[in-house]
Amino acid sequence: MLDQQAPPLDRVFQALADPARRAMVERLCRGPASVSELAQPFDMSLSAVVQHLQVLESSGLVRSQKTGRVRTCTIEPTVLRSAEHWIIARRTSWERRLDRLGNLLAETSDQPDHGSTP
Amino acid sequence: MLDQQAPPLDRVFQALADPARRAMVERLCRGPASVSELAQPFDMSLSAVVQHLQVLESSGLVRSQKTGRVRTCTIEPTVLRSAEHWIIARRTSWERRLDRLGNLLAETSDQPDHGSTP
DNA sequence: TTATCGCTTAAGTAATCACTTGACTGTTGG
DNA sequence: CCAACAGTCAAGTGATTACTTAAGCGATAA
Repeated sequence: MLDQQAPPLDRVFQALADPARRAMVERLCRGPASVSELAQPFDMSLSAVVQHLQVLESSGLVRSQKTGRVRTCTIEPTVLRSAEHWIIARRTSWERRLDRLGNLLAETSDQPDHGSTP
Repeated sequence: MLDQQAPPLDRVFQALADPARRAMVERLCRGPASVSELAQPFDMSLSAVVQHLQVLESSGLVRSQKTGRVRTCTIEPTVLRSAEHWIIARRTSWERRLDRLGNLLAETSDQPDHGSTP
């Protein structure tokens, strides 16, 4: 499967890269579900679904517990949030840069000669 | 490489699943860079870096143009934002559910009998 | 009790991934 | 001009991915 030692973000983004797994996450965001409930929308074997579920669990995005013969799955929103945070950090980094460029442009057009006056 | 026909989100999350590619995105959020500037922090062949760059480009996260012998790369923030939006949509879905549960709990403990009043 | 349900495990396969090396093509400073 | 530079292309390799089928196993409803 997926390297258990890999940094969390690797595993989270890898998990989200598959449409079936994203669909399962979407489903679980609306509430817990059993394995076969999760499998129901898909045109693949139960085994394949369970393997996707293992990827989701190993990324931490999903947790599950077995009661009787039924395994119930739930999302772990904090992990989804860690991915969100990484993206937001990139966006702010990029926006800061835009601001700097904007300021620089405004400065040089308002006062074409500013810092070097003796 | 990566399936060009795959839905954008697949390719975006797949691209972000690799630490080297995330590092390149981080670098590019602070400003444009040439291929060899991007390669400099890494202990891998230039060829490997270019291949990572191709994954990033095919996801739409990065654009590049060649001037003379230098290829200059920039991020495409809108694509990063599409990933952010997907995650935020999940979070709000999950939070709405929490709210419903909270309301239900408060309702049933405040007024054990509410909706059936004529 | 037993047949069915709800998974679980194992093994196999074709495709994709993340690299590598090496040979090559334009570009440009001296 | 021409050597070093910046990047490109092709092919090969071993690991991982996304499945499949098939067999098994512990609950549980009739």
